[in-house]
Amino acid sequence: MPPYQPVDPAQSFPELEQRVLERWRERDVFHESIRRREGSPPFIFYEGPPTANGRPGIHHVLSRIFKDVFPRFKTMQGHFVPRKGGWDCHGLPVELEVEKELGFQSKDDIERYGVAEFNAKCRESVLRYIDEWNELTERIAFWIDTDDAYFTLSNDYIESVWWSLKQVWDRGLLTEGHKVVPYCTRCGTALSSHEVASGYEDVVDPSVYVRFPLKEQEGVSLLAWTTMPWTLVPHAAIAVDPGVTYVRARLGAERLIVAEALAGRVLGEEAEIEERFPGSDLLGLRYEPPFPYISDYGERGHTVLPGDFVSVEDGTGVVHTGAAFGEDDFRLATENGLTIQNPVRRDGTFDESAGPFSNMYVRDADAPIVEALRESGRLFRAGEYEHAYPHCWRCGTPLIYYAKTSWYVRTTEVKDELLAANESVKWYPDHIKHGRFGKWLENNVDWALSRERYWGTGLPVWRCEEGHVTCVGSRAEIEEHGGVVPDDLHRPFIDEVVLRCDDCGGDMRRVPDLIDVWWDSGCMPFAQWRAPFENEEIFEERFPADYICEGLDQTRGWFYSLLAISTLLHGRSSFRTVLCLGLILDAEGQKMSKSKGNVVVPWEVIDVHGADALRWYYFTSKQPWDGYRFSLEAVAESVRQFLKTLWNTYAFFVLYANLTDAEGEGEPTDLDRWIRSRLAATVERVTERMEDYDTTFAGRAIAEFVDDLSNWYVRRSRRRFWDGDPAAFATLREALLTVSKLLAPLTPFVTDAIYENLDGAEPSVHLCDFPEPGERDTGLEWQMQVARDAVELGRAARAHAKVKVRQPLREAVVVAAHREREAIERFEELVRDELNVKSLRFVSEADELGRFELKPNYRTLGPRFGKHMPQVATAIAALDPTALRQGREVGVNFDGTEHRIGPGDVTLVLQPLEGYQVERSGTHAVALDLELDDELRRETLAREIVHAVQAARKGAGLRVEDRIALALGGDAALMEAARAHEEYVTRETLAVELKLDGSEAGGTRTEVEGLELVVGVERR
RNA sequence: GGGCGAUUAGCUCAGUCGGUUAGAGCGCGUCUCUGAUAAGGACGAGGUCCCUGGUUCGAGUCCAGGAUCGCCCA
Repeated sequence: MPPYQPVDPAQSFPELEQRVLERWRERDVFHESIRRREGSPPFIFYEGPPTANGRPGIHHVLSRIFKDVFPRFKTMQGHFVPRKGGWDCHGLPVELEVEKELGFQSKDDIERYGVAEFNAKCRESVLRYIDEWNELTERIAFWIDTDDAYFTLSNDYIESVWWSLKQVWDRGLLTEGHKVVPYCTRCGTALSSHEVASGYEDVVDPSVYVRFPLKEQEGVSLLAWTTMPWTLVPHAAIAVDPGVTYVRARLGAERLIVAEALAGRVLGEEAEIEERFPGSDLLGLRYEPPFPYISDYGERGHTVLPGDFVSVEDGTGVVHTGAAFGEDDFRLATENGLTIQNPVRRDGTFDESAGPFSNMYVRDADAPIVEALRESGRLFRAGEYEHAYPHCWRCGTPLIYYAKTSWYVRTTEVKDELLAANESVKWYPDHIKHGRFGKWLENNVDWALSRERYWGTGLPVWRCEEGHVTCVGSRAEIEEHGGVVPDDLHRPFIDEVVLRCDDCGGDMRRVPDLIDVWWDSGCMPFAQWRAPFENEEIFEERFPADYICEGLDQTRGWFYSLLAISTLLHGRSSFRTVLCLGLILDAEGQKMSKSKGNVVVPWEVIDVHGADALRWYYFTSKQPWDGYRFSLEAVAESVRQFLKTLWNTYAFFVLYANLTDAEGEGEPTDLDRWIRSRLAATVERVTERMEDYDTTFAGRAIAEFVDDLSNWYVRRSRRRFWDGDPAAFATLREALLTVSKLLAPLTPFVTDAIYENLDGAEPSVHLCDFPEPGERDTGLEWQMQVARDAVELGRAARAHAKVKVRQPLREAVVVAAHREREAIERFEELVRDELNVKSLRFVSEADELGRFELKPNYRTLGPRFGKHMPQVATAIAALDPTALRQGREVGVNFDGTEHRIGPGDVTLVLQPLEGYQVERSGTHAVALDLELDDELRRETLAREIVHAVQAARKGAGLRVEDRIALALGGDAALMEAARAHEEYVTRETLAVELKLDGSEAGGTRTEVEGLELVVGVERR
């Protein structure tokens, strides 16, 4: 047995991890782990690029370790798992940071500052925290190639993105359209539906009911409802549902028209219904608009029109529409030939056509508008309305729905392909596939691609004065069209590129739009390699990904952009398996936010408990998609419960291995065979769980094994380790080494430290193969379980009898049937020792302890007898158990028929007789003989003495292997017991000398069983 | 308003194909064991399995409706 590095049982894990990191760096373990698998079957992981312009948080640690664990596992299983890193560099978040820094309020500020200068700032800002990201990435052992990372801002990346857009263009799916889009007035740009998705907030808006007096009917008004009073300025038309019943109701002096279903709620009890009629009767009616400032909507403007979007769930069933604001409004206007009027400027202010509200920001105009309506008598009621409303996901400005020209990718054309591609994807959790994600795909809308911003990939579309348009798919194509390729493909340089029109020979200039950053990130499967311009074969090899993993919020973000783009370009999904991670809340279940001050900084957790502890907590505390309630205490618990147990078992092994010169494999005992079988079972289970992307139950299986190893195998084998039994050492070493490999993907630090010391044949455990399961002996596993059950019963019996375990007892009476008896007999010595009894007596007929009762096994009988079960149960209870205990079938009679009942159809339950100290569980039972004699009493005292001496040794700070001179004094009964068991006392305490002279000199005074004891211990 | 998910002990979570005494860890109380372990073990207190119906011989589990929470979408 080689000498091992001594192990500190109180080792600090953060400190240990630093040492392991150092070794990984020195030995270049990460890259070596990839190099060694070159040529092996690949397992492809795609890194969803984070943005490094903010500091990494605890939720980033979650996704990064889940990105890490399965590639590690697959590498150990023999796969080639390249891991290219990446950074998302473009987009609004970056611009916003810079704007904040420079104190900008609007796009005008940027234009004045200069686009080139502004973008230079963005370029600097985007990687501001990249060092901290890289540091944290290394510290949590996320193995990803940061040296070879892709950057979405690079010209090469942009060029691949252009290529993708050209592909879409060539299919006629990249088009310009006039549509209503969600629009942020502060950022001055439209947002895509998936951006809108991430910006809903609960807000209180005004809720106003407005009269629209009919022109032809004096004193009668339509009553409409809106939560956006400002849209009443550009009011275009009223919509009603022709099929719904409306009413004209008298309320005081006036008459109001609303949907019948809503009349009560809106008008109250006093209203008196005068007439009922279908909505179609209202069509074509003319009325007075709320404001006169904008009136030219064409012939059907300010009339009642049919709308299929009219709801009678809320409002009045009479819907006010403004042609340019809202998707339904726009469609209604287009279908009815209304002139579209849009008096709102790009910055969200009314233009001069809005009368007194001109130049006001629309939302600021709400209050004066309501006031004006009140004065003109149009206001019926004003209140507040709380609802979820979309806001800009980055700057928080409420969005408005706004008709404008925008570039689209017509994803709706390939909807069926998207759905088909989704079918090939394995989702964790499963319900996302046809739930959240599948439903989202079914309701697919065209991808609003253009952004009127500065820092991003420019839309590669050029247009000449004649209106001819072309899309460019590469730098080379710019030259082909007579352009000069700038050094930097960003604005403003790309805007300066002038192309020659193929059709008319005129100058073509780029449309000013950028594209949605989500398109950038969705291009990473090829753009990270600059495919197809180069590395096309690498792309082919590494497409699609076997595994990707991000937060649940990426369902409509990266998961969608990846799927949509690869479906458009390659007709299939770019990922086979996707793992979604849940939200992290604080310990109180509150969302973490800077304003609440409950944000957990990853470093604080790692510095205290270590990265392994944090990883273990995330991997095993629950299914990761359910979300976490994060607390430091929970992480600390991971350390105490699992890592400490493992570490102590390992420290125990090293301590004793270094004290022995035992060599070889030795002769294994049943206990050795048992733990090896348990180990094999654990390897099987962990492999199966990890292949199903389930760290939770893989980890829990390992934890159970480590518990068995520590609290049963080692505890039961202590004597053998002290005696230097080679089989015990070989078995424990094997178990620890196998565990270190099984566990390596989950907690890479502690496992490598254990591996390095116990084996070290490879430079790291992470270069080893994942363990293959050894031979199982399920019979033995079952037998041990029976023996352990018997021990548990015996201990419970002791507890109930209030006889402590140090008190030896003469006999335990064990009730056990054939197989159970064999099991317990096989481990008889173990059971006797655990229960501290001299002998076991088996009782096959339990008559002296109690009697057996039969309970029906519903699991087998239920399907057979169905609704006759109650009768069957009664019949079985009345049976004589004897035949069934002997394994024979018996018949029961009911319904006039005889039914055969086998031993498997019943459970035997022992009912103990009164007056015995019996503990039972099903067919097992253990009873204790509580009678004591002098010999047993003396033995108890001897054990008490040993116990006291061990405490004294510990108190004196002696090492395990130190020999002592022992002096005992005190009560005569104790001395007599020590004399009677002298050999036992000296052996157990490693005493080379023993004095029993009753001397009081220099010893520690203590008391056992109410008797005085003096213990003197001296190292020899 | 719609979709998806969740709801089990004070807390964090298991609970297989529906099977009759619903479990674990932490925490709490009592006791105990111990020369690896700030650990382990036993016993105990602690449960309206969110609610209401339904299906079934039998429901924490399946179905319907509702409540609450979260996420997503209008």
